Amino acid sequence: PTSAFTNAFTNAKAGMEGVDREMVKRVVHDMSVNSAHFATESRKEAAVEAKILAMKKRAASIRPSALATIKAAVDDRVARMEASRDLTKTWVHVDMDSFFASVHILERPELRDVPMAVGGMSMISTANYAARKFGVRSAMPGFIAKKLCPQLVFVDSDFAKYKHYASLTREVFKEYDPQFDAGSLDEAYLEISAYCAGKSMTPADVAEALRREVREKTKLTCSAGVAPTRRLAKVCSDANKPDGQMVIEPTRDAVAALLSSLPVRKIGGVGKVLDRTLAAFGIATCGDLLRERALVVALFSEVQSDFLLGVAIGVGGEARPARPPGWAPQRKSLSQERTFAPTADARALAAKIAALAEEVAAGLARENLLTRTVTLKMKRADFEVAQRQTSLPRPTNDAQTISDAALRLFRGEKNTHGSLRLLG
Amino acid sequence: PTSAFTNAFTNAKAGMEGVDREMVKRVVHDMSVNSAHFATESRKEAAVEAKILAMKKRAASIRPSALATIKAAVDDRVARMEASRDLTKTWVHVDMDSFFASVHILERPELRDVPMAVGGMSMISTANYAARKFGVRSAMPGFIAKKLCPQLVFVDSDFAKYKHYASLTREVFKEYDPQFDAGSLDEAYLEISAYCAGKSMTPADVAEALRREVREKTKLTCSAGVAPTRRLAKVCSDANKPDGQMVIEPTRDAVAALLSSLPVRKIGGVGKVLDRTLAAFGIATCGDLLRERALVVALFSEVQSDFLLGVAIGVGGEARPARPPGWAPQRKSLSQERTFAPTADARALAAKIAALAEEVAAGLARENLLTRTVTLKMKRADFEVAQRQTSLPRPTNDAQTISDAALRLFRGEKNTHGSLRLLG
DNA sequence: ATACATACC
DNA sequence: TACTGGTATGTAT
DNA sequence: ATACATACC
DNA sequence: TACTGGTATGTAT
Repeated sequence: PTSAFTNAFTNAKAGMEGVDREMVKRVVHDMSVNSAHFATESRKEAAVEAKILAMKKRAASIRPSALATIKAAVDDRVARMEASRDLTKTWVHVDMDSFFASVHILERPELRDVPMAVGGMSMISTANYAARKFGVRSAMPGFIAKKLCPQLVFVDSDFAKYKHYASLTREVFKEYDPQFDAGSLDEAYLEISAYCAGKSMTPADVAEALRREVREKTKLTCSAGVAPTRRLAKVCSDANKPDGQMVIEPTRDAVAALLSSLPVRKIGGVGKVLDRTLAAFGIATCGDLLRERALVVALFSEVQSDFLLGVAIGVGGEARPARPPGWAPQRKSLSQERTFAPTADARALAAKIAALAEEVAAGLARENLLTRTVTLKMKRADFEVAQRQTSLPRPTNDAQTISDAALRLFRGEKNTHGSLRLLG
Repeated sequence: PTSAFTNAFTNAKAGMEGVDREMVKRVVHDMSVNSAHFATESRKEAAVEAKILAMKKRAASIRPSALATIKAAVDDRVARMEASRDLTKTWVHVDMDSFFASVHILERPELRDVPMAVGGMSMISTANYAARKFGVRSAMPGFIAKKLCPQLVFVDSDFAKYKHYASLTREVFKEYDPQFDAGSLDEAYLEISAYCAGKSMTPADVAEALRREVREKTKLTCSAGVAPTRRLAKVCSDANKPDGQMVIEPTRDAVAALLSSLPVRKIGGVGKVLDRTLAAFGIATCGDLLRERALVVALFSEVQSDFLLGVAIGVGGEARPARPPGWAPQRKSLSQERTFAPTADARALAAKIAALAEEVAAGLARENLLTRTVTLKMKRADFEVAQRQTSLPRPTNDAQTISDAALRLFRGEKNTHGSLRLLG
């Protein structure tokens, strides 16, 4: 179970080409192996392995005849999906290159060529390309990054700045697709078929123009992927990073050719666990996924197998999500959490809960929202996470009410929790 | 809220053509109006009306622009459903004519021409056509039926007999489709496209032949519906009852023509409540449903609107449910319930629970099954139903274990239940 | 998982 | 006098 | 509804 | 010394 964990930071990634992956793996392992965090991760991995083992058992018990029946049904479904495949939309996924780091470099150009990371000793959110040469990358704890690269410079994150530059990029995106969809600060999906037709330009040229304009307006580079679906566009934007782009022609064959050897892990939504689960059944690429489609449908839930089938044939995410005009993104939750030095002092913990409740209440008030459910998240010193949730009799944004509810949940737990390192 | 209830037994139904519906309505109402049952039904109807009112409010708050967006998405979906529409399957729904009653008539021909019903003073399951002339019909309490038709003869049901005749019909069905699907004792779905091709016969001729053969082998008549989907076949089998059949040609236009004026209530799965709900939005026919498709998608859950959209365009239920060879129907629950003279005697009720648990355990043993959840159903003297459910630590078919679990649930309720009239 | 409603025969 | 019994499925929490 | 895991940036 | 914080979504019960 430990190999997956120590492998976490050695996966191929833009800017990591010359890295001595074995060395990185060893450093990460040595810096982690005696920590509580490592122990918890190992336990979680054991749980995943157990789940996979159960699936293997189930797979072994499926009669070949049953699998054949499923295969026929799946093939039918695939045929129908293919028949209604829509290749007329042109999606672009734009992804800023090491966004947070690049923003800081813009104002402090001397940071370009020294290894630099945004974040601190606990956690890094982005690293510049100079740092990546040492194996430093996002979501790596800073103290490990520092071990890999002693001269690494840390820069504090500055979200106000990132938002400013994000808004500049969005000004550009708007020209190409007024309804563009910004997932986060540093990326967006645009549907440019109308734009291409209006300007008589190829999608590749539009992507070039868009990236040029982003660079002019922000002095930042970005990468782009062009494809008939969002999912594939996202895969493509990652393919030629940084400052590059990739286009898949909108034909069934071009899509199939790309997918045949594409690692499933490259697909948005396929994370560490799903990747490992599929790997246990010999499925590493989307081509494997297509070949093993009957097994996939037999083993996974309908939601998952629908998703995986769509991945396998490159269908899904063609249509722009239907939204009434004037629609604004509807937030579904709002939270605050904080990590601190582990403590079992109930008074201190209660004070933290009250403070977090204040922040949440302020957030709700700011957005003119009310909540009916309050969730308390606790992470123990050993990284064990527990959540407790309760429904309020009526919607509120009152800090006192929220705090009281959370404290009630907290007291209900008193017995079990040793010391806590996080509350949310 | 009372009109729907008193209308329950006056809907158009085979054999009810000459009936004085106003008279029937009055009798049913007069016989019911002072009962606890009527009170509960009225309360339930009020709840439905409230739900409808809430939906109306929601409907009123939908902006026309939002509705237009939904409509565009729905039209897209409908187009895709139409594009992948499968008209190559030929489904037959065979439905025995007043099955239980006809079986008794077979052995006692004198019952043919006197009004007769299977069941008793509490409840009737089927009536012969002589009885239907008086407004007597299935699911009507016997004492009301007797009021409508004082000379009505009651016959006790005899499931062994029904099963015997059902097996004879199934011998016939098997010839036309070895994989036929028997929903209940008196009906089945057959997919006869292969049979038609093999014999170079039209579907109508095959249906005639099948009905002739059923009549020869059982001396019972049945009706049949032929259509490209199960859903439509079922509608058709009801259209020319008794001893008749109806065929929809497998073309988009023929289906659309049938649907345009077909009451939604004729569709399997659309019951009293959904019918009334749709009626509240001016939707009475499948044609209405198609016209109001955007509203339907806006108001109903995804499961419901998927179903209703399929109903509206006549798509759904083309494919034979995919089952591995050797598949046997998997039962999902097994239950016993009994109605008795209302009592609050805890001892007597506990004894009934133990007895029911014995029956259930025997049933589980007979089918080699184990259960992990035990549900106790209680109906109070005022017809109020409550269910309590619990999970067992491990699967069992032991009567004592099941009984203990049910009694635990029963005791947990002791406070509230007045006297009970049913346990299950 | 639990509670209850809807639907069909 | 008197409104079932059995199973599956949907919805809400 | 409740509890928890997965995924993404 | 040191493995985040915020949101959405899926799964199981």
